[in-house]
Amino acid sequence: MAQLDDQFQDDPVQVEDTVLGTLIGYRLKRAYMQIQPQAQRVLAGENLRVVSFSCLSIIADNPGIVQSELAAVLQMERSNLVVIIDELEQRGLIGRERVPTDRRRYALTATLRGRRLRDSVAEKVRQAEDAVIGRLNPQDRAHLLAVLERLDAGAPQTTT
Amino acid sequence: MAQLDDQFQDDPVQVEDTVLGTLIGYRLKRAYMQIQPQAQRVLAGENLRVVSFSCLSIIADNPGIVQSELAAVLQMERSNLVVIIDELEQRGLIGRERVPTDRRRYALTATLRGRRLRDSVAEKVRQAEDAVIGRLNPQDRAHLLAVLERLDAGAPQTTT
DNA sequence: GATAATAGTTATGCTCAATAACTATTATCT
DNA sequence: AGATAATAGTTATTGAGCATAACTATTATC
Repeated sequence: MAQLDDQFQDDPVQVEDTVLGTLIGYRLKRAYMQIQPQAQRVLAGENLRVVSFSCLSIIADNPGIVQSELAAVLQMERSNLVVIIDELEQRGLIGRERVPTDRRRYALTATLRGRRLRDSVAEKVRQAEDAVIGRLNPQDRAHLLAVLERLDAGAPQTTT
Repeated sequence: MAQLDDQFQDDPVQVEDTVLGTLIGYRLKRAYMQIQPQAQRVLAGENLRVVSFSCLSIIADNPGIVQSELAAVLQMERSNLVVIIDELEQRGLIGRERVPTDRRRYALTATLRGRRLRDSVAEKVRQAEDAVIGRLNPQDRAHLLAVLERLDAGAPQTTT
């Protein structure tokens, strides 16, 4: 973070790159490195991590989803979800109650506060992203989203 | 890794997503999550990490680059470079010698072995990536690279 | 009814990225 | 020129994130 701030006023070291920059994986990582700190900064202002916001957002869109499903959707480990869900619940952003038909599972639902926070934070994140992708015209932006979505199509997928 | 293998045969949990999937940052991360393990697997076969390969590749393209410049280009900390450079040198993939005019700096150059390894590994990585992005036609692929490059334009940039 | 599978949880270890502090060398300032 | 500051590389250390294994409670399967 301090590193980035410093480097913005550094000499932009010009180097050759005949290989690395032609690899999609590297380009994806680089683009993500530029945009992620922006989102993280906004979310930190609301005491949220990226992953917490992701959970809250999916729960808000899918009332009754259980932790295993959430973990599968976000491609993360169930075990690492526990503390995140705990905190979201303690902050009153989500509720969880046992599913009567299967008492192993907890149905997760976003509270009104949770849904409102999700919506307002999402808007702030969107604006923060725009600061980075501002140089993209609407067509390129839409095209980018569509192509990235297709790259993600092999995995457990969300519907739009 | 085992997680991903498992989930490919899992029920593809269908969920709503009205917000998260419309954020560029999330889409970038997801796309990267699909492609990165492929690259990592290929590189691991050559006892390389992603970051080691990145260093080797930039050094191969920029003989005489010094560690600070390399760190700036790859947007990483100088301190974290040290062990990577150490290992690349010990494996005979790069050489480093003091710059006569500034004895603080080490000029890095790829050896013939290093350049050959860089080239052959790059080709394997490219093929591994194709397994994921195969569903993209050449136009979409080129367009994606161009757009991602523009997102990265604010940072110390490589020339193509 | 016995055995296996699943959901959630806890504890733990590993890999990275970030920070601070240090040495050697060079640049800057008066 | 000499004092002071800045830079390059290094070392040690920390904390976050991710993965794995092992456990309990509950449900599914044979």
